[in-house]
Amino acid sequence: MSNTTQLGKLLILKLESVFALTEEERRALYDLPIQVVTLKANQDIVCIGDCPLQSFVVLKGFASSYKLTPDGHRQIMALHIPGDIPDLQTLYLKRIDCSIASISPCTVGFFQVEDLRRVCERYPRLSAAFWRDTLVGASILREWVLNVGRRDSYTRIAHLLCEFSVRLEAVGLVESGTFEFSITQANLADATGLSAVHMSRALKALRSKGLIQSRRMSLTVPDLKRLMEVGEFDSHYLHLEKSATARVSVAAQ
Amino acid sequence: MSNTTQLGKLLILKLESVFALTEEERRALYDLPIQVVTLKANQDIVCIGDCPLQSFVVLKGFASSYKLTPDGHRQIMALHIPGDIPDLQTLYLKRIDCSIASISPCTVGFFQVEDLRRVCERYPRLSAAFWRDTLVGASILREWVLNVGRRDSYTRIAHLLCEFSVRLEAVGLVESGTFEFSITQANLADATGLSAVHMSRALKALRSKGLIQSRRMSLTVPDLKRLMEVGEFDSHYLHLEKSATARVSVAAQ
DNA sequence: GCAGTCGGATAACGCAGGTTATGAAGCAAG
DNA sequence: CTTGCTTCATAACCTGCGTTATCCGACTGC
Repeated sequence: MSNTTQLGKLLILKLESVFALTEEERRALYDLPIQVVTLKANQDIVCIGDCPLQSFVVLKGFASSYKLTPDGHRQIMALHIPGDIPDLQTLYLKRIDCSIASISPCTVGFFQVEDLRRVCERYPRLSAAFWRDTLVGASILREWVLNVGRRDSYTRIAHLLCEFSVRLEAVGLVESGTFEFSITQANLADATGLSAVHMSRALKALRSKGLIQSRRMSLTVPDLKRLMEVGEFDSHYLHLEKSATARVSVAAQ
Repeated sequence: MSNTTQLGKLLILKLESVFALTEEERRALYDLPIQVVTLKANQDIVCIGDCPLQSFVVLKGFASSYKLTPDGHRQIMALHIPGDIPDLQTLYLKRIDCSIASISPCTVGFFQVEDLRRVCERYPRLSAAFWRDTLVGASILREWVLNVGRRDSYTRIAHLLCEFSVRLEAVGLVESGTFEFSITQANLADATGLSAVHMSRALKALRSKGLIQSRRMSLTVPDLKRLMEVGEFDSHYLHLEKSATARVSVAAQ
């Protein structure tokens, strides 16, 4: 599989889960020239304040958007999985307002923002699809505010794991409850606004209740429904369509 | 001033702070039929799970997006000020993922989502402007996650007040450090993920250090720069343009 | 006028989760 | 095999903030 079609496949998989693309639109995405780069864990991809001319899509592994407080505390405000374009905002905002880093070994595909902008101008339905994507991103952020602001640590972590699991499932990266989970407890702590020590404590509690099983680089959720109850998780905010089957109508959306 | 031009004025003020609109584009916004409604404080405007055909713009007063946990705790994830369209997402997401309520007496203007969708299809630059707006909203949400996740109460509240002040200033609602502030401490607590009691304590501390002065329904920040230092506030994430003067270039954005 | 309601202040007490420290297991590089 | 680094686990201790409760003043409606 060529690099180009790798990009195309992921993006199209995601966009078509909402509505069907025409052959021409699909072509336009496939033809976006991209440059594939492999990264180790915990490497910055873009930094807060940058005004990049490139943007990127996650192809493999995980990335995070984060900010630091002056005293060095870190908060992760989004986890990015394969198929995500973490800095889509670059399309209309010059300056990046948070840093983005790999949090596991991962490969990303860079493309010129200008190229994507051209595609969006040419194909309004693609533009709409990407816009929809940023709206879903905002919805996820709202849920994160609730998660960090009002749920206790146990519930909070369960919720995060549910979200992660459901989003991975949507792009076909979960096999009978098990998925790659090469994310350190320190990163999970930064994603939930907790300390690493307490993350360790809480994960132990989740483990001992049989809600999760963690092996080396993978995590399995034996009973997602139960974890969802613990995590007060309701997937509506992810705005996933009922079926993964491509749908025809766009206007109805 | 007619209701229609009220809507137009606010929206155009906001959009033109980023780039100049053509006469035709301005017309299209002015001509959006709207229905003006006056609300008391703490009234729901849309509820989580709704699939509204209408959307609205805040004309006067303040609104909030919020969610509840099963045990009744409330988290506000966004404060909306005049000129904001809190549920712009309705344009591309069928189902609303959070409730939106007035948090002060306020007046809002309802319009048909279908009408706005048509305007966006017809005028791609307006579409881009609104898209940009949702991106800024997402950026504000990211900062909220940081605020709630990693800052202590004192800093956190100072940051919130800075954001509020700067955003109000951008739409001309601040007069020499003073602005309308008809928001209860309970609502502020819900916005910061704190308890109302602690909000009271922390506001007292801010008052006693001379960082804020609260009168009846208004708040004044005598030295915004100092409050910004306390709140670790850096306005970049608001993506306000340097000058309020309309700019010509859109492509460059 | 009075009653009822709401917002705010403050005090007393408790606990969830932060901090610091230490040790062990896994892994990479030499 | 050894050194060094990273991740994770766990214990001891501490504190920022939540909870509950009470009181007061302002406003609204009658």
